[in-house]
Amino acid sequence: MTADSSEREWSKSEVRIMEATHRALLRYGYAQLSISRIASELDQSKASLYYHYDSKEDLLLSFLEYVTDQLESNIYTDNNESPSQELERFIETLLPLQLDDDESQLRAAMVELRSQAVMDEKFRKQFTEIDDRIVNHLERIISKGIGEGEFRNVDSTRVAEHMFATISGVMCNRATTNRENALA
Amino acid sequence: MTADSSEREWSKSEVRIMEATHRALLRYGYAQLSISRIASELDQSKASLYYHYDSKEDLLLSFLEYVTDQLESNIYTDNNESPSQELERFIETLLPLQLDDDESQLRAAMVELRSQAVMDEKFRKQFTEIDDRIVNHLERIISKGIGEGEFRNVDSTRVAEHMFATISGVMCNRATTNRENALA
DNA sequence: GTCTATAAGGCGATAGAC
DNA sequence: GTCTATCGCCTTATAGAC
Repeated sequence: MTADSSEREWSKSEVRIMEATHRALLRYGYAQLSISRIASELDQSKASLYYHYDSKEDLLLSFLEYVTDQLESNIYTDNNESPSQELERFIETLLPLQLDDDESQLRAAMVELRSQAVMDEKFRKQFTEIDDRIVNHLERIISKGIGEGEFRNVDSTRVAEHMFATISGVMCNRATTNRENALA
Repeated sequence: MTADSSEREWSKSEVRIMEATHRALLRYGYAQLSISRIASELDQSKASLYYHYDSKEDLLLSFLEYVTDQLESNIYTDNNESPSQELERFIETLLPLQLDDDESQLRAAMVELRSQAVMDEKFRKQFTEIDDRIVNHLERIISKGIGEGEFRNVDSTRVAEHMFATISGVMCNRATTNRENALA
């Protein structure tokens, strides 16, 4: 199922490093994330990280792939739901209503990570891919809903694009302001 | 006009520093923005910056105020437009269709700056205020449009909040992906 | 594969002269 | 108000032993 595209193998030591990166990110945030801190979460030396990865950027790009893979595997567990249920569940995955502490911290960290995409072309490429997949998935659900007569006959591409922009905005605002939002 | 709240005095040397910060931000992006680089855009020494500001954070918070003030003065030049014209112009201000190079770079830099709000409470407070003002302005336009019978009778708060989320999302996506968006 | 030790450099910030 | 010089810290990354 879902052998969509970039699913890749994660060796045991890679996973350990990715999880250490995850913990360090939650603990210190992106701006304070350093190789030293990742290494100390891993209980190993900095040098050993450079055995596995060429550079910090390299490690972080891997981490981005890792998180993307986890998102994908959370998303594509199709049951036999109706399109509107599927849509609702998908949005709930992206924007959990109840903010489990670690989960909301991870979303926040992803917003920080995303800001790297402004100046770093490799990051931007990765985020472009992530976003494309999300929009495509939205569009698929909407088209299905239209086909089954559950949704009005709208331009599914435009609606998916619009929904995604709104979702991104809420994610960003949750992470960077003290304001509160409703959904729908 | 618009003596709304935080408009404050900007001395000549403050303005010079803010403009140097602006240039440094466009040139290097937030992650690579340092006191040294701002100083060299200013053609002065680092130490002189510390005469004017206590710390880097202090300087950047001032810069954020500076940019906010500029946004406000761009926004509140009311003509006698209809609400829908006003709305359109306001959105065009936030999300210029044609991406003047420096302008779009500044938007991008603001996205980077915003990501600081994830971990820094002072930044978050500042962005919360900015966003509140934008939403309030949107709401005012919508309410006026409803009063004049130009818009449908909707919940102006909710609609303003929704529109703002969408706008934020587009800003963020423009800055961090290579994807393209339409508007409406 | 992991370690210790260290190189090389940028950073924020300060001291003290002018 | 601006300068030069410098402190102390932390960073990414590497060398070389085990």
